[in-house]
Amino acid sequence: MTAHVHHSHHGEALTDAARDAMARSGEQWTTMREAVFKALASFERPASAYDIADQVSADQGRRVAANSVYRILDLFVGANLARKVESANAYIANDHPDCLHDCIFLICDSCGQTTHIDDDRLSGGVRAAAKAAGFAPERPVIEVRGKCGECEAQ
Amino acid sequence: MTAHVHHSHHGEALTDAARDAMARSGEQWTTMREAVFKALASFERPASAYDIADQVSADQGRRVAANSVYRILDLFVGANLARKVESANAYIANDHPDCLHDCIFLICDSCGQTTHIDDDRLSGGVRAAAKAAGFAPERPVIEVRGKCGECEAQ
DNA sequence: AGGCCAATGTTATATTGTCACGGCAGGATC
DNA sequence: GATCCTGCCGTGACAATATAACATTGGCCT
Repeated sequence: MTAHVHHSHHGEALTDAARDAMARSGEQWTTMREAVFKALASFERPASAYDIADQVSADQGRRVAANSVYRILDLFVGANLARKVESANAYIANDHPDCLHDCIFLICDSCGQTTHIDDDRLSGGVRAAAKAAGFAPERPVIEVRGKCGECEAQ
Repeated sequence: MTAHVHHSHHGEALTDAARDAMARSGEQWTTMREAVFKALASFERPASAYDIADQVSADQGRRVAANSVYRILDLFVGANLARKVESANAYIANDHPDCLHDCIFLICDSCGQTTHIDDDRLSGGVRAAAKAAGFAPERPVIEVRGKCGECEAQ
């Protein structure tokens, strides 16, 4: 970890931070967006758009289609409220939407639990290596598949 | 780049190296597998299983289904002949199947051109950071989306 | 009211990925 | 040679992920 101080939010505070971040991006905070965000945040692990659609559908007692969820997830990713976990084709809420990082995700292949670490020295190194190869980095994707501590212990 | 000497192969030599690597993995080298490998290697950029199926179908004048291609691609990935580019849902031939690396892929969002670099110091750092977080890393996924030199120049 | 615009709903379709089963060829065994 | 494995591949069905096109709603402005 860097010495950087993170502001990780949970529960209501996280929703508030998300609404603020959307406002800063000039996007509206609608009831649908709030529902999608809360559903996303309610998963402990990366959730697919369809998982979220099912959750929101259940919460609201009506059918919400996946493509509505995709639209909103795209906004969230753009506003740094959510990240896509590429190796899982799934999304995860960003619990500190206030600061911009190249996140490093640790995804357990046994239980799906996903945590993330922010190490700007490492991600900076990846960006620098790309630049050194004549490439203009825009979005590093750094994910590690493996076993979380709990699963490894067993 | 590390000081490590790579053996990158091309054309026939690459196919030979692939066959050898499969043999070392205890897997057979069939005409179908050769066809899939050659199709995969013929693409300059990551190819989906369906791209490859189409290519092989065209080459052989008969329909080859994608699921057959998936089976073979899985074997290739297991034998280090090919890699999956997670952020593109596509595969790319490994031009030095002889040595094991955590590859770093540079994928151009404009033209799709994909190159890779091997930097064991960087990938080792990612593995070390995961371990430090109590996680047992098995397969780091390090990819950088951005613009290649040519596209950036324009 | 009427018009406009963003958000969402609806339907359809494309793309990617998995599963189950059966046939077939080659080698081992009798 | 006949039989039995075993690995490879073909095939069809289906599940999961993702996008596109168009309709509808509801707020807001004039």
